[in-house]
Amino acid sequence: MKTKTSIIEVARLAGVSKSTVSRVISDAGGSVSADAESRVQAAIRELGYTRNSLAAGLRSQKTWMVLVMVPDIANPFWSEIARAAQDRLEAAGNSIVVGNTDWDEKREARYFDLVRSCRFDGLVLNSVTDDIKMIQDLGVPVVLVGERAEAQDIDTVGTDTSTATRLALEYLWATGHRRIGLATSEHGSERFLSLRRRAYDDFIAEKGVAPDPGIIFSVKLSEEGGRELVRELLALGNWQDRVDAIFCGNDILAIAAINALRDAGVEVGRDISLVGMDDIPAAAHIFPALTTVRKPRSLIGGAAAELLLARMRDPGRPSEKHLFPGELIIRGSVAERQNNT
Amino acid sequence: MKTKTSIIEVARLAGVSKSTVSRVISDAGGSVSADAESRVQAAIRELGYTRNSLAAGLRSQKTWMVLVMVPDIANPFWSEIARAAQDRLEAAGNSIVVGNTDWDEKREARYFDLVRSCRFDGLVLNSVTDDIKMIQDLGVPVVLVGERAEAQDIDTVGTDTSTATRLALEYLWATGHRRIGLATSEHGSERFLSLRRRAYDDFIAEKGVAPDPGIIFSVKLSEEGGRELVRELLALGNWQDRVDAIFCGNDILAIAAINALRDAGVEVGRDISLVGMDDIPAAAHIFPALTTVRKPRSLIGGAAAELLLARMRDPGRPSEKHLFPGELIIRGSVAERQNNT
DNA sequence: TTGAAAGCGCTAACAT
DNA sequence: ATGTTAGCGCTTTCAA
Repeated sequence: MKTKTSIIEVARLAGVSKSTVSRVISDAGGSVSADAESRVQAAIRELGYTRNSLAAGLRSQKTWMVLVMVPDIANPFWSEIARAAQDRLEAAGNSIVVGNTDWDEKREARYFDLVRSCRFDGLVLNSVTDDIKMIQDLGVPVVLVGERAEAQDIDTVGTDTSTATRLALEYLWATGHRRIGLATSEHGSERFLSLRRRAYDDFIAEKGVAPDPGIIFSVKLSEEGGRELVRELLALGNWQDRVDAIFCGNDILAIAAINALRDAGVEVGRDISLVGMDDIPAAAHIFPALTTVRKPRSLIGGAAAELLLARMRDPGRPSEKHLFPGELIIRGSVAERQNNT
Repeated sequence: MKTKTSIIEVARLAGVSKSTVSRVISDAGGSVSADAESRVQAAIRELGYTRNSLAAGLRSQKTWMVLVMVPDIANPFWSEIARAAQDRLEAAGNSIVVGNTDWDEKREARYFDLVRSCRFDGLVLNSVTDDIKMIQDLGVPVVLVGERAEAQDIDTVGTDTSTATRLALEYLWATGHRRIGLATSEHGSERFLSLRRRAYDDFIAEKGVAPDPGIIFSVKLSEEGGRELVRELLALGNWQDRVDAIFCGNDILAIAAINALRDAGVEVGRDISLVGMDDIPAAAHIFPALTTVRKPRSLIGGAAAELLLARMRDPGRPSEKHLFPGELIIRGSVAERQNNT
């Protein structure tokens, strides 16, 4: 493998020293005369020189790279957060790449190794693991996306899931539903579940409804989970007497459920009401269009970027938590029912 | 900034030389006695050492990192290709990160700079730019995803768009459609258009149908394009006499068109037939579900990875092109018509 | 099997 | 404003 040209050749051709070349190519802004600068630039062009960022990073301890780790790159929810963060972070001079963990701790661990090995200046992530200590020990500024109540000393940005859940539940209540079920996950992202579940339990208690464990479905927040939800629902037998609405933990789940229900001859928005969470693009396209609680993806991504930049500037600053409110998006998956309960 | 522990401290603690430590931590497999190895491992654990991959890469010219560049990370079509490539590439010991160009040449150029500056061992991309020469001059093995007829000397994997287009057209013909229109883009991705358009022209000629330029719509392959298609279609006035089906350049376009048509009171699958291309998840969720030509995303991503690995092994090997056939997925957006033409 | 020495290409600190 | 000198932390000869 032929080695590329280095600043030495550039320096020689321009008739200056390595340092001068370095001053020209680095943004640090060391003082260089206009004359020297132009000769260096000319030499760079002539030789087709490109700086070796490995060497630069090794010396300067700055890579100007930020890693955004998401659990599912194919889910628009995550990819749009990544994109929003990218905008802000690039504007600050960094290059952004995204790592896809696929909800897999092993894969996530690989990315952590990358971070530990000095390749990135910062990290924005929604982690699969619950080991906050390990994340803090990564040795670079980190911002968590999502709600991690237990992550006290680490910058976090996310949606106020409890309030968002409540928003959905209150809307179902207001439209006359009295037997409201819940579909959410206990596996993988325990932290989210507990918040949705807790909000649900509180709500049910507050309204004075007798809880029905049979209409609390624990399924994955995925298409497969949506199909399983429907399977379990229909297996209830007399389900129409027990459930008139279900709050689904996310849109992917809800959308898959809508489709599976249609296949089973159940019409969502009439026979049963469904509310999702996230407001991914497909929520607007499906029929019936999904009523859901929108999470402000751009705001979340942007805020995560902002927090990261602040921490990179001042590693000692106190940690912050930003929780954005969700927004109810009313579409066609919820029926209007009479109810005088 | 306190500097992390280096192999020097590890060597000292283990009572061996730097070289021995290096042999242990690098996979190169230099010979080390079992005794030395275990002492080094113990020292590594005790000190919490992690190797600085910048330094390693600088010296060895290997980063074990591969960049996958996609034009739109929020489009499941691309993210699934990236994911498939990731599986294969990680299995070969590389770490994968993805870069999102957002169809923006400037952003793409930034990623190219990253590549040129020695950060990656290889690159899988769907490029925005048409400058193949520049891509070849990047200095690392590259595999292109998508069809680039002009890219002679570069590994490419994609779908056989001509045949895929034909598949859609033949199906429309077989279901009795005789006034088949085309909606595809002339801007941005000229290379794709020409293939779809050429296949369309050939097909029309072959069937002996008089071409009607008024039903060839040039719109972007985006949601906006779908809405514009419908606008232009309805502006035709007597459109029902001129068009009974439209082949859309991709699913995003087709899905947006379905929605816009519904808003205009036109029922797809009855008043007009639509076929898409790609088979993104939303194609199955929309109502009516979209009949489309599926591109084998996993195969494409996997083959791209395979090609890249082969080229990294042997940079001198002749370049290959893999074109996968599309698969017709019949759903509900095409009407059955009587026709004896 | 191991160690010593020489860099990889760059930036930082200190000259001048 | 510029050059000189040391490294950054690792891998790679080359010897032993």
